[in-house]
Amino acid sequence: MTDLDIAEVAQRAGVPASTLRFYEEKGLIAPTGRRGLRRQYDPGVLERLALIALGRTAGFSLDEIAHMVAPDGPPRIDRSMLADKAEELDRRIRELGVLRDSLRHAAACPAPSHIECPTFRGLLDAAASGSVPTPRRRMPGG
Amino acid sequence: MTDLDIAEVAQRAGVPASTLRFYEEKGLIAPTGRRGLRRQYDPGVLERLALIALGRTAGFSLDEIAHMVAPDGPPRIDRSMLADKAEELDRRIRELGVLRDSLRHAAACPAPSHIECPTFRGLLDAAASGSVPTPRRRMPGG
DNA sequence: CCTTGACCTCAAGTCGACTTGAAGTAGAAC
DNA sequence: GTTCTACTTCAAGTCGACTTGAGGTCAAGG
Repeated sequence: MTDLDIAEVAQRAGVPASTLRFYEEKGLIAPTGRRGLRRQYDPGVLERLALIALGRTAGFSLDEIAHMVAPDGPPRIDRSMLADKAEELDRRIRELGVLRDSLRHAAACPAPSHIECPTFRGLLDAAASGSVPTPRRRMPGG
Repeated sequence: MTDLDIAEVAQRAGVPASTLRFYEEKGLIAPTGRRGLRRQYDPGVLERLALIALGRTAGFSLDEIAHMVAPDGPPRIDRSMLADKAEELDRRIRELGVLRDSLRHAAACPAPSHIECPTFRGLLDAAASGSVPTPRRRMPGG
């Protein structure tokens, strides 16, 4: 068997073993079996873990990911869900772009105090009016 | 006095009153005084709240913001800190851009399963290698 | 055979930013 | 003067994704 020890999976996937147990509890991954008490993993779990990591960085919650990546069988990922997430990312990217530019301006702005800088004030107004949303839940892009 | 009631501040700032009390406890804002038990606020608190909101969307923690926005006196914001945050945002924006494009491709990709799509596999490898970081702490951009 | 130490389980803790709930108070309308 | 109700305090709860700690097990090396 080329089955992997939990420590090896952890090391190769770049996550602590505790995370692997946690993911198992959540139904995201599963060992092929046990040797004594110890979990043995098929190397394919690494790909699954990569997929999970990818889902996380795209802003999916573990619960959402659990729906796409059942521990048995191949991942089934709804393409429209991907498209939706891409849209969401795109919106967030544009917001962040505005924010970045404004921060840059404020950093370089010669006004004695930021409060007196028109750009900064514009930002404040935008923030106050809610057009630049504050991150509530963990989203890719806050 | 044109002082404001907590309810009015809450409504105008678009946050619940509980948040205002919480911010006060954190040293982010302060009422000018009390009428009976009730907090009275200077209208300037709205600007301060806008600044706090802005800081949050830029990815600063409340503790960081507390350092910039002392409840007394004008905000003192380090320009290099702004520049650093802008840089950080910029990096995150680029990462998210790659991710968005890849998601779009995967959504449109004709490969029967995502696992067989080269672009998707490329993403997986990137996620696995850590070049597309998973949001650990709440960052603007995850 | 015995020790070692990596693994195991399960419950509880952490972190940040708030929210919620119970119990109390006081300004204002009647 | 009574009632109404928006406010008050303080402690505890929530959410997501894990981590940590105590106490137990067992395969492998000496």
